[in-house]
Amino acid sequence: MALPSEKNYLSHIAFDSVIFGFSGQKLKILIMEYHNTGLYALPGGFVMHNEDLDLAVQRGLLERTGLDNIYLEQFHTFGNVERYKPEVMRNILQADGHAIDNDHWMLERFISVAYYALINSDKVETRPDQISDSLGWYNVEELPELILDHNTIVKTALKYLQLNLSIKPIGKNLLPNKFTMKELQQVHEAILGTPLRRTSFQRRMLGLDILERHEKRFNGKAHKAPYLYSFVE
Amino acid sequence: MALPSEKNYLSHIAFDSVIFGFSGQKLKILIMEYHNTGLYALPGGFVMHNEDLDLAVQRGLLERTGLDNIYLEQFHTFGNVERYKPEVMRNILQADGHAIDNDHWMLERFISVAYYALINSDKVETRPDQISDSLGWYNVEELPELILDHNTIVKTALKYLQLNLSIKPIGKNLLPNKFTMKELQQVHEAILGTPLRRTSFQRRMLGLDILERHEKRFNGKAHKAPYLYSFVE
DNA sequence: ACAAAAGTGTTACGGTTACACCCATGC
DNA sequence: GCATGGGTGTAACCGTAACACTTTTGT
Repeated sequence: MALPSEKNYLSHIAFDSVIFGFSGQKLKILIMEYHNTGLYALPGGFVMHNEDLDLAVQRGLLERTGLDNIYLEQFHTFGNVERYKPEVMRNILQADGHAIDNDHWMLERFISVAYYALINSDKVETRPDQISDSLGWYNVEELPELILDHNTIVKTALKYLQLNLSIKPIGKNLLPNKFTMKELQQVHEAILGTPLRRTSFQRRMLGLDILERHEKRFNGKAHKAPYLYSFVE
Repeated sequence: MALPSEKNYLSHIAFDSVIFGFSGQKLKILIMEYHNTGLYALPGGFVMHNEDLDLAVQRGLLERTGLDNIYLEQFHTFGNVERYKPEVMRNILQADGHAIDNDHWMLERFISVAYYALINSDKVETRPDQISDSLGWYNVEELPELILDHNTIVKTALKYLQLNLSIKPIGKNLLPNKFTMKELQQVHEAILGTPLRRTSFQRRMLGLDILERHEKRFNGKAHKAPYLYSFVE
């Protein structure tokens, strides 16, 4: 398969996406594994000459998850020199069967703009790209070692996600349209990493006036059926 | 004077700095004017091949303000295609007497990482660089029209500054070492754009336990002399 | 003494917490 | 009816707001 060509992309600029999903009461991240290398990385990509940065990231997500119209937030740009390790990229490309020159553009230094995405992981069919062979969900607390500074990028993403939790309807993008208060609480707990008090949480959420109550959800359990809620537009 | 050479800098990557200062009870920003063009812009620059992004911005500030060890915060990276207007850069360079080829690297598309800086404007001696002739302080609310998306960058910087006001000791970097409570309040008011209640503000600040009280400041006015405060380390 | 601005004591208010209690559901 | 978990009423608590009052300074 052909490598991305320098003619199509801006040199020295990359993006990386920390794609958050929520399932089984855990916060998860999509991680890529490169062919025959045992190397793990965040899904990323490059920006085309005539493409908005934000749209490049959207395109990358579409290619990887099949999802369009995803909630995306840019949070930091990583530009330290020490993140420049051309031998890592060389290994990845060679393990995939590409012969590359020493002055190949993908071996140059990149500054990477990092975004986090929030998706409802039920809807996703992950698709590895040309140079990766697997793409899978990992618990945020149990990530493998990632290449370059990608573990730092994840930590930073989580920090910004926590910051934004109080000012943006984060749960909206990680949950199905209708959800119970308990599910919303579990999302918040997974993001913050601390337990929250059930009754206070419920009242705080309802007090925001951004939730709408629907029918109850009868789930066959021997207890009161919880209401379903959705975010109002 | 020689233009920056492509050999020294990463292509397609720039930075812009929104340099905030405080004087005369107003929040101000350092704005550059290019030679013979009437064009105003944020001070910015390029990243050298072997230079951390953060350090490149520090270097830029040192060159422009003579100040070292400045408080800097990266807040957003601007990468829309519409910000690519090669004719603007061409005008600037030509007005400065440079003949440039159509494929000159400074005429290519740039993605710009934006930082804001907080400085105590008393200490600054501004120094125009090679291609600008003036560098001056402008009130945040009375900015001239800036090139490209620089007015948007300023608005965004202000938004992030407001956000950070409640979680970081912003005043520390905009004021001299010792200052009165009123001065600190004026900084907050200038950033937020709203008046604050004197007594509540004072108690809120003191309650943070990050202020130390020193001797009074006798200023010859016919009223009680205010205490001076400083931020504790 | 007076005006002006700084500092403080007291009470009120609003949002969150803590805890109790009630309600609905399937066994 | 009982165990289990969801929903709500009430009082306590805490930080800030509001307002009045005192203190300090130079004229």
